[in-house]
Amino acid sequence: MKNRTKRQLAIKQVILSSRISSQDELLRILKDQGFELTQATLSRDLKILKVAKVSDKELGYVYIIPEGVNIESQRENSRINFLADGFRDLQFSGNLAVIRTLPGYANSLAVVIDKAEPYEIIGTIAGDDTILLVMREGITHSDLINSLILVMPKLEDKLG
Amino acid sequence: MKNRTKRQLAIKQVILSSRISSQDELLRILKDQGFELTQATLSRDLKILKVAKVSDKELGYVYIIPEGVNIESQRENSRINFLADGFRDLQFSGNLAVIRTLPGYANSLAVVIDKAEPYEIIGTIAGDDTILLVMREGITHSDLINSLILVMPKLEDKLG
DNA sequence: ATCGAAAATGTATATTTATACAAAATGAAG
DNA sequence: CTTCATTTTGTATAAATATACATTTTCGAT
Repeated sequence: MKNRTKRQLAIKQVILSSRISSQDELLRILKDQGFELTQATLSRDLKILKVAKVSDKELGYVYIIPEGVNIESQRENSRINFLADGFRDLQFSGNLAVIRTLPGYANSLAVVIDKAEPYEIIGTIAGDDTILLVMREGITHSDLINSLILVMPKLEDKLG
Repeated sequence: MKNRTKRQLAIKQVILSSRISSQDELLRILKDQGFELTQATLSRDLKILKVAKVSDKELGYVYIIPEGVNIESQRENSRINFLADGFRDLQFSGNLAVIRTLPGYANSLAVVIDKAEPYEIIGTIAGDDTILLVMREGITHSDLINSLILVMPKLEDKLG
């Protein structure tokens, strides 16, 4: 949902930009940003986002989003970054979104999107340089953009 | 101390080679290897080694070492394991073997097989979700299966 | 061999996180 | 508007992990 996707994006941004050492601390920050949630919901969000807790000399522990294992493999991670380079544009028509890519990129990029199984997308069809995304009803264009950025943060440069 | 150093080395090796999802599980493995320690000591060791706990689709959570020595080997191992997930089936026709994969996996999986240069295979051709393997003359189907398992142990689940 | 300091570890429990179950919210269909 | 299914979230607590405090072990000095 809109709020959930937004919240998870915010969580990611806080963790990437601050040194957070407990869920309570992160919870307070999110509440300061206007989100309403409990520790249980935050715990689920951290699980979905594959946030890890690791020890730190100064703070005892910090939360990180590990590179290289964030999407199960280093190749996968660099592949996603590589694929983001092949992204050209995103256009909407009703509840359909069309991503155009450089030739040859569409299929692999579509696989990455599929694998993430974003709630916002109910179907994906890929050609050589075009991806058709079928959006779930009720999802706004912003919602979709946010979810694509969650799957592939490097797209934020092109979609933000 | 000597024992402590040995134990921490063993912990690292277990985490790099296995998918461990709780301190209790890791504790049992270490005890099986002859170490004597409690959960409290293990927790301290994990803190020192900067081991992180991150969510995982299959196991709920796994322990990883997000930075440090041998990171390339860890990445390589997880890459190969990831590709094994894309393996669908293996069929034979005479001295040809056809591996079918999930879409987009074939090329990468073929690269891994190529790189291993198994004696049993004289040629590899990859499409999007299909790999054609040309077997050397005199090689049985079992021989090929064994060599693929050597290249990618995780395939044993699917071929064994 | 003895002693004392430091390091390592165990015990017990505090703290933190994860989740079972229930409730609320949301959206589609009629 | 109502109903129903699904998703999301809260509550309560189970489970997991971290650590305060005490004990044991180790090591160096004498």
